[in-house]
Amino acid sequence: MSKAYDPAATEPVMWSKWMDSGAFHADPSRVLDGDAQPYTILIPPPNVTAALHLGHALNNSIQDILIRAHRMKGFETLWMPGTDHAGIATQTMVDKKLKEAGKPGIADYKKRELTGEPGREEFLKLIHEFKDEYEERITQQLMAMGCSCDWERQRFTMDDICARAVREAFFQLFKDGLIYRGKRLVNWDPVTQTALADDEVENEEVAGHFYYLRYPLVHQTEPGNHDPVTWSELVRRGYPDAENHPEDEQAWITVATTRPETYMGDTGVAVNPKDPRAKAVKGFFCELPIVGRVIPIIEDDYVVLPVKYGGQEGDTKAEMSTGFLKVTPAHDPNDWMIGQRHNLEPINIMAPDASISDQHGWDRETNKEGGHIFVGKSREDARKLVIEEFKARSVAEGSSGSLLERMVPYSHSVGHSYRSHAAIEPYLSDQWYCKVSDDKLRGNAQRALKPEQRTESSIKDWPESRPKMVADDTTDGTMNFFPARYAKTYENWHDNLRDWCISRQLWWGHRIPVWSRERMTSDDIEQLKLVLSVGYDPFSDEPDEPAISRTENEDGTVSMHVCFQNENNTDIKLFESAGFTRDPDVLDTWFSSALWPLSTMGWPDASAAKDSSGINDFESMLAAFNPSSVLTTAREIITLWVSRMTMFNRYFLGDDKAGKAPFKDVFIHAMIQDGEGRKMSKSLGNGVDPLDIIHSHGADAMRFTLCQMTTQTQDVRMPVEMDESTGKNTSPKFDIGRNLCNKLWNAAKFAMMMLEKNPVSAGMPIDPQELSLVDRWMLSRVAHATGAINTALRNYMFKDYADAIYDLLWRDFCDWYLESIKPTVADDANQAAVLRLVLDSILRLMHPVTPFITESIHERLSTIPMREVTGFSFDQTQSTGTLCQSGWPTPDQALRDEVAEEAYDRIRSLITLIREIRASNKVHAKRAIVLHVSGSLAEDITRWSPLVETLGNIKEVTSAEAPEASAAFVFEGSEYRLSDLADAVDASVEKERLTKELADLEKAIGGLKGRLSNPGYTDKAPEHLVNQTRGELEQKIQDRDSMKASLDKLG
RNA sequence: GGGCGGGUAGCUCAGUUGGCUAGAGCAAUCGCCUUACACGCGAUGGGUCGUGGGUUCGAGUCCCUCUCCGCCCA
Repeated sequence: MSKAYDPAATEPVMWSKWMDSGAFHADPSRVLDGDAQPYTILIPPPNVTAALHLGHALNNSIQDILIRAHRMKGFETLWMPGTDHAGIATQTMVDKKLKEAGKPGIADYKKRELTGEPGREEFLKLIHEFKDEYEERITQQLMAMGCSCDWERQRFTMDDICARAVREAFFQLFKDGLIYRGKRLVNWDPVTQTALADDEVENEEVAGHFYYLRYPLVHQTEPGNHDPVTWSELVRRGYPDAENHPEDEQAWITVATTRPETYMGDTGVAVNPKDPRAKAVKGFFCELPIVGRVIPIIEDDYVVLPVKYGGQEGDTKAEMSTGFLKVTPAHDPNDWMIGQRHNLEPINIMAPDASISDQHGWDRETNKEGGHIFVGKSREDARKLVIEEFKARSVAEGSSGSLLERMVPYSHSVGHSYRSHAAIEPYLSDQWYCKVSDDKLRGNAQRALKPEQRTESSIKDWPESRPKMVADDTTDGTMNFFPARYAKTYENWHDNLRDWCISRQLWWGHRIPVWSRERMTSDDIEQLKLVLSVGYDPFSDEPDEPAISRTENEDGTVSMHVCFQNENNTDIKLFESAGFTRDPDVLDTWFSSALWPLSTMGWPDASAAKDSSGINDFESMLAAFNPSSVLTTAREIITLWVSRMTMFNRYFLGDDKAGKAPFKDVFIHAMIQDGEGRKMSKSLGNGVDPLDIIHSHGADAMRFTLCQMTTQTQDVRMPVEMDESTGKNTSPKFDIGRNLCNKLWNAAKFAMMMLEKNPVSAGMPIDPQELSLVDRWMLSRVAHATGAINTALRNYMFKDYADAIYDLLWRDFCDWYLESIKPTVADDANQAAVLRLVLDSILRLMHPVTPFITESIHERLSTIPMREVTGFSFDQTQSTGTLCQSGWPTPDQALRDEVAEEAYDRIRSLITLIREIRASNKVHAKRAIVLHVSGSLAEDITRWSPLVETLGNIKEVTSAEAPEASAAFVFEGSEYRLSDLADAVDASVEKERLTKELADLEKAIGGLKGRLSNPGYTDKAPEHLVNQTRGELEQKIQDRDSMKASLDKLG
C-alpha cells in the first residue's frame, strides 16, 4: 500500500466495481415477496441549467449516506436519480447563451413562427441540446461523488414516462374541476413575458417615492357631460378646510401613489366611509387629467385613514395616506379586489412588455380619451412623463399649485421575478389555475402531517384539516419533518394558500393539453355537434372521452375548453376542424416536479411504461417503493415542492382522493454560506465547485466534511479561500476529511502489516471473556460507536455520525488501540482476530460516508479470513463481495464492557500524567524511563504494566524507592515517581510544575468546600450529587496532601 | 408587520431532562522525521457562553428585556 491515500487512483476503479456488481439496482420483487423492507429516496431533481454546486453536493452526500447505510442494513434500497427541465430558467439561459454567441434568440424564433416557419420546434431542439449537455454533466458529477443511485432508472421531468404522468394528472384534475380557466391579475414578468406563481416572486426593498396627484372633482350630469365641482359646494356639504380655498374655483382631491404611470387605468377613487370627507364627496366624480376619463368616487374600508382623520399615528401608511385611493383594478391586486366589490371596470393599459399601450384593453380612441403621449413609453419613461405633465399643469386654468402636489421619498418592497429579476407587473390575463385551495388538495396536505407537528391555532381556524387518524390509517398523520420546526413553515403555507397559476407563456415545458374555442354562440354549438361524428355528445362524461369545461361570457357566448387524455385521440382532429386550437402555453415546471414520486414509478400505467433505454420493469415499482422513506431537500422549496408532491400523491393514489403521503420523513438540510454568512453565488464569486474539491481532496474527504458540517441549524458557514496555485476556490475545512482518509489508509496499512505477520485463521467464534483488556475495550468502543451512529441516522443528525466515526477511528482505534497492541499482536492469535474484526467493522461503519476508500481497503482486507467474536455479527445482505453490500455491524449489548472501559480509562489517565511529566522535563520520545509505584494501587499498576510500559515508554515498573533525581506525580491520591528522565532532573522545573498543580487543587478544594457548607445545597440537591461532591472533596484532599509531600521533599 | 434560526476559544461548531474545573477540530505555542501516518505524534496556552434582569442550592441550558446577524412569509 502506498504511503498516502491517493483518491484519484482509487475512485474510478471502485466506481467501476460498483457498476459491474449491479449493487445499486433496486428489485421491487424482493420487496413484494417479503424478502426485504424497502428504503427509498427520490432525488430532488437538479435543474439542467447548470452544473451542481456545493449545496447539491451536501444534499446528495446525505442521501447517499442514508441509502448506503440502509443497503448494508439489508433493506432493498432505491435511490431514484433524475433531472428537472426547469422551464423558465432553462429557456432564458439558452436564450442568453445564444445571444452571447451572436446567434438568433427566442425573439427571432417567435418572428419565424409568426411567418409560418417552424420557430417553436427549432428553438426547442436547441434547448434539448443544451439539456443533454448539462444532464450529462450533472450525472458525471453525481457519479464522481459516489452517489449510489439506481442509474438504470434515471428520469428527466420531460421524458416520455414523465410526460405521460403529467398528461394523466392534468386530465384527471381538469375532469374533476380542479383545473380552471381564470381571468385575473397574475404576476407578470415583462422580460420573459410569462406569468409567475406567487412563490416565484421575490420581494426586494426599492427606494421610490410617494407621488401626490390632484384629481379635479366634477358632477356627471349625464354620460360624457360634466361640470366642475367648486370649493363653495364642498363648504356647503361640510368638507373640512374647503373654506380655505377660493370658493368659485374647481375643487380637487389628492391621491397618493407609488406608481403614477398606472393612472391611465384608474376607474375609480376610493375613500373610507369613516372619513369625514366621504359624505361631502358622495356622488361626485373625478376627471382624470389629460386622459379625461370621468370616474366615480366609491366608499371602501380598505382605504387607510390619514392620521388627521382617525388613522393610527406612527403607522407609515396612515402618515402617507391622503384618504383617497386611486383604484386601478388592472394593475394592482388590492385595487382588483376593490374593483370586484364595486363593479369597476379593469382597464389594462400595458402591453406584455409593460410599455403603455392602448391595444390591450384601453380603448382610448373609441372613448375619445387623451393620453396618446404616453402610448409606447416604457413604464419607467411613462412615470417620468406623467410626473412632468402633472407638474406642468394645474387643476383648472388660473388655479394655484400644480397637479403634482408633492413627492415624498419612500422605500417599499416590490416583487421581482426570481428568474429575470425584473420588477413584476400585476397584469390582467387569462391563465389556467389549479384549485389547490380545495380540501382534496390542501386538506390532504395538511392532514398528512404528524399530529404532533400540527399546531392547535392552525387546526382551530380550519378544523377539517385535523388528521383523522383512524386505526391502521396509513394516509393521514404520517409525515414527519426533521428538524420539527419546519413543519410550521409547511403548515403555515397551507393556511394561507391561494389557487396556483399553472400556465406559463413559454415554449420549454409540458404543453397544456387543452383545445379551446372562444365566444361560441348557440348556433356555433349546434354546428359543432354536427361536425363531430354522429351520436357523439361533447358534453357527456364517459371514460376515454375528452373532458370539457365551458365558461359563460357576459355577452351570452360560451368559451369551450376540451382536454384530451391522450395525444393520439382521433377526436383531436375533429375538434380542430371545428375551429378549436391548442393552448400555446406550457405548464409550470413544478407541476411535473409535483408528480415526481408518481412519474418515476411508471404511474399511471406501469405496463405501458417503457423508456428509450428499454427498461420496462415498472410493474411493481409503485407498490414497492411509494411512499418513499425520506425526502431530503432545502428549506426554500418546502412550499414549492414538498407541499405539491404531497397533494398530488395523495390525490392520485387514493380511491377516495386521500391516498398515501409520498414520503414518511422530510429532512431539511442546512444551507451552506461563505465565511461571512453570505449565500454562495456566481455574482459574488464565492462559490466552491464540488469537482474542484474532489480533485484536490478526494470525494470521500468532501463527503466527510459536508457530513460533519450538517448540524440542525438552518445555515452553516464555510470559509472560502482562493487556492493560488489553481486559481480555484476551496476551503480549509476539507482538510479535515482528507486527513481522516489518510489516517484510515495508514491505520489499515499498519493493521494489515500486522495481520501478515500473524494471519488470522478461521475457527469457532472467540468468547470475549478470553480476550485481553485492551481487546475487550476496543470491542466495547465499536459497540458504543455503532449505537451512536444508528441513533444519529435515525434522527438525521449527520454531524453526530461524523463525530462518532472520527472518535472511533482516530481517538480509540489509532491513538490507543493500535498503540496498545503493537508489542503483542504479532504473537496473540486472538488479538489478531480482534484487529481483523474491528478494522472490518470500522470500514463498514464508515462506508456510507467515505465509500471509495473503505471499499478499496476492504478489497485487500477481505482476502484475510475472519474469525468472529461471540455476540459480534453483521446484518444479512445480498452480498456480492463488495463492501457496499456487506452487512452492517450488529454487536450485542453484552459487548459493551463497562469494566474494561473503566479500567482502560484509568490506564489512559495514568499515561496522560506520565506524558505530561515527560513533556515538561523535555524527555526525548525515545528515552525509556522508570516508574516507581507504591500504595494501594501498586497491584493494579503492576497488572497493567505491559500496557503502561508500551504507552508511556516505561522500561521498568518497580516498587523500589526512587532516587533523588526523579519527578513526582499524584494518581488517585497516591504519590508516584518517574526516574531516569535524564542524566539530571532540573529541580526548579519540578518545583514550578508541582506548585502550579497544588494551587489548582487548593482552588478546587475551596470550591467544593464552599458548595458543601451551603445548607441550601446539602438540603435541597439530590443526595447522590451531594455524596458525589463529598467523595470528590476527599479525593482532592488526598491528592493535595500527596502533592504537598512531594513538594516538601524537593525542599 | 408576522414567523424562524443564530450570537459559546482567533476560526468552524458541539453542549441531550438545569448538576464534575464549559468540550471538539482547525489555527497558535513548545518538543519530536518514536520502525502506519509530518495529511503525523506528544504537550501547552486560549472562553464574563451577545446585553441586562428574573427563577433556583445551582443557569451556556428555563423565563423576561434589549441588541446584532441571517432566512422565510406578508
